[in-house]
Amino acid sequence: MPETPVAKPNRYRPALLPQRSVGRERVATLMTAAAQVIQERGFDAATMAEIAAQAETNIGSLYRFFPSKEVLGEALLQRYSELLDAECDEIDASALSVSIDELADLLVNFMARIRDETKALIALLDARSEWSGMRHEFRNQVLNRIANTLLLKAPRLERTTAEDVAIVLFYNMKTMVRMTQDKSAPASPGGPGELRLMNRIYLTSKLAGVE
Amino acid sequence: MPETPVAKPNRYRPALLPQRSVGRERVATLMTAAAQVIQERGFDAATMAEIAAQAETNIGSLYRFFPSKEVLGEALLQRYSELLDAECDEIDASALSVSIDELADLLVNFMARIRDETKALIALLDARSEWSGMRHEFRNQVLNRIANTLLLKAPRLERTTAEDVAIVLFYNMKTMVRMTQDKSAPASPGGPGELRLMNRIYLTSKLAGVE
Amino acid sequence: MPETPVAKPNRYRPALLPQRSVGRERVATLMTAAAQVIQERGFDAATMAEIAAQAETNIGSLYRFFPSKEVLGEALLQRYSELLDAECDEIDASALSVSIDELADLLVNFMARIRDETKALIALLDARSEWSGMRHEFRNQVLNRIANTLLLKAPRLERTTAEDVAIVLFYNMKTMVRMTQDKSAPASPGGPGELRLMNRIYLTSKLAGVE
Amino acid sequence: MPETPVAKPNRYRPALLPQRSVGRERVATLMTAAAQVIQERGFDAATMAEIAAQAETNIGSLYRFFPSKEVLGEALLQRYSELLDAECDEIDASALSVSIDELADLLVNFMARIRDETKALIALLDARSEWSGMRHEFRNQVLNRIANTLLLKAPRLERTTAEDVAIVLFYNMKTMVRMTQDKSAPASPGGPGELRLMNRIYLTSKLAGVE
DNA sequence: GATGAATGAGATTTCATTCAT
DNA sequence: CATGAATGAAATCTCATTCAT
Repeated sequence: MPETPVAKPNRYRPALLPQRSVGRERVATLMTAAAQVIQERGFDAATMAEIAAQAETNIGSLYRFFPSKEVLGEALLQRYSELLDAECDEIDASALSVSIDELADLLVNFMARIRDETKALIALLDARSEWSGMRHEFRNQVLNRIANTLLLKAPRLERTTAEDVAIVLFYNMKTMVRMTQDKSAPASPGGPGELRLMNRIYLTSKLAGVE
Repeated sequence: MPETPVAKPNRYRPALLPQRSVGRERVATLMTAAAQVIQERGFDAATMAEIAAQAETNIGSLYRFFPSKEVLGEALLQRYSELLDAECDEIDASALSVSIDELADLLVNFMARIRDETKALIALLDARSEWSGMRHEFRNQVLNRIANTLLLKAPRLERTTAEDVAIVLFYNMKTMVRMTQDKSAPASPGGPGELRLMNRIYLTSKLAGVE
Repeated sequence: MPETPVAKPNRYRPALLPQRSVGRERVATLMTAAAQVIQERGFDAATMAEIAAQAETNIGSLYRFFPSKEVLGEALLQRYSELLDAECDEIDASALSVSIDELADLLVNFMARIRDETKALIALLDARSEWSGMRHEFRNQVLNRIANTLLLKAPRLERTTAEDVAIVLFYNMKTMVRMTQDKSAPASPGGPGELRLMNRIYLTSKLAGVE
Repeated sequence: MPETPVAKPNRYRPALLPQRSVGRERVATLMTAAAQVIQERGFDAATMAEIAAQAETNIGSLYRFFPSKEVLGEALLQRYSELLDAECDEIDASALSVSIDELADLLVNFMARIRDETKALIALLDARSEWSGMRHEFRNQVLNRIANTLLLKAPRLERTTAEDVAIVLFYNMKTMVRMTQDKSAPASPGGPGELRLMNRIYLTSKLAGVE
């Protein structure tokens, strides 16, 4: 399929932040709709028209709030960023009081907990279009937070090691999402359980003794 | 990018087999070019025009041998299927004589060993376009072979367990490819090492004692 | 011309109904343009680009309202279907009060009366592309109406006979259109008159006495 | 569907008339194959490649004998012209000895008698591509012969009337072919019989009394 | 001379984006 | 400001014709 249509490049204009509550609702509706469509089709295949239709509005309105598809993608990523940040806060809060195995589970289910939209997030992260480095920022943010959580739990861990481990955990999170949410992905009933198991064993091997 | 290209799809026409040496060369060139472009852009974003250009020929020649993008994808998958099968044979041959850790490494480097084009394979497997059942076949074939290898090494393992483990290993393989070949993927110098480590620990935990 | 165009066909998308007056005008313009081009070139040879050009718009607008060439064809057929139905009503209304010869003339001029676009209709009916059953439906509808008209005029006619006669009359109608509207068709000044004559004689032979 | 591809215009070169019998056979095979394909698909939709395949040769050989599709079409028309001429000769031979009804039947079955390829002829005559006036020539030839036959049977008929009648008869012939050979054309069991009947009545009305 | 490959214009269709009402 | 229409580049795919072996 064609990489991407055409359309003139749009002048720079950030996502409109509506001041009135009607507007804020509208934006929320649009973003939810966008997440749903992107989830189903992937970012590139999702069309602005379908997103508007899903939000039961029209394309003109969509463009009023999000002056380009790219901006829409960034806005979504921004939202996920906040959600994930909150998640991280929660995990951090309990990091010391839970066992390593429990922490491992918390982490591997991390993304999967943001239900219904996680696949959209993955789709966003996997999108081919190279936007404004936002994806990198997002990833780095998550990686950083995971590394910090690890250091919280195991203060004697080296920072660089924590970062390496964080990367592996990050991929495990993505794998978990794919396994559980992508219908066409290879899966078996025992798959997620095994993944969780692997994740526990691995995390234990890294953290036990340096707590 | 638009999910669907355009233009009425081709009525059924089989892939034309080249009958002259120049044709065989062209087919080889085209497949290499396709792998390169798909590697860079992903299957959906790769355009037939760019593939032809990369092969330094024109689109007509591309379509002579591959009557549709789908057929081209399948041909590539077919090729990888054969390469992977050979890889599996080799692994199976040494499965009993190597340690579990070594086996784990063999497996996790499995795909990465098919040099230069593995990311194209991943891109193919991740493509959104839903062609025939070929992708599923391919995945099942690989999963099956991995499970068999595990059973070879650990005959007392339950078949269903072997299959669950195979899935996790399969995802680990894909992760390894992404980590090492995707420039935009999150990576750190220590990432692949950690992944390999996790894979070893996990496999050992599953196989030790049931060998 | 190639039987099949190219480009992946559209997933199901209904014909978009114009919601503004400017849209309705555009649709009307497009249909007229389509009829003109199809008239000149035939359905298969008519290109969407030329139709758009003829309507003095661009191809995107054409596709906004008619998501495929096939849908465009069906929309035209639908329109002719309605026009012909109205024609049939008129003929039926006068069937009893006119002579058989006059009825014969009414029938043979049937299509030709839908001025300016009849040849497009013929082209549509003759198109090689095999879309849905719409063409068959259309033909059956017309045949059925003609048969009914005959039975109205000659109630003692057998239904099956009426249907056979209707077919011959239908072909005569098409012949009349070709003769009078196709510049490249064989024609002579006296041709249409002779055709009308034959049609009268034939109809009289079938209806006289069973009225 | 696209009107017709592309391809550079070919320099003028008539159909190669092969001198050796091998060549003559080849040409015959090619023409038969062409007729079959054109019959099925119509002239424009018939591709040179499929014609070659049908003839179990390759496109290069096809072009050796017929330097363009147009030339191939003309060659076919030429062949039909000869066949029809022979048919006309036969009809003329018996014109005086048969009844008008019988003559009418001979004429209306005229084309249908050149079995298996008649539809190809019609397809040729209906082709959109405007070649070298050959189609006109062909039609005029047939029309002329029919008119002559009529004058043979009815010497007191006016020449212009004969020509007008010939046109109607010509269309009836085409209708007969369509009715009997086009699967998608409207037809009923009684259709051809009715057509034959109409043709008889009409011809009788024109010829009786001026024989 | 037979054969397969090369060429490339052009057809259909999609969809991001802009604009007018 | 909401809404639908307009725009047009680009993607997939076909096929007449020419060429090289």
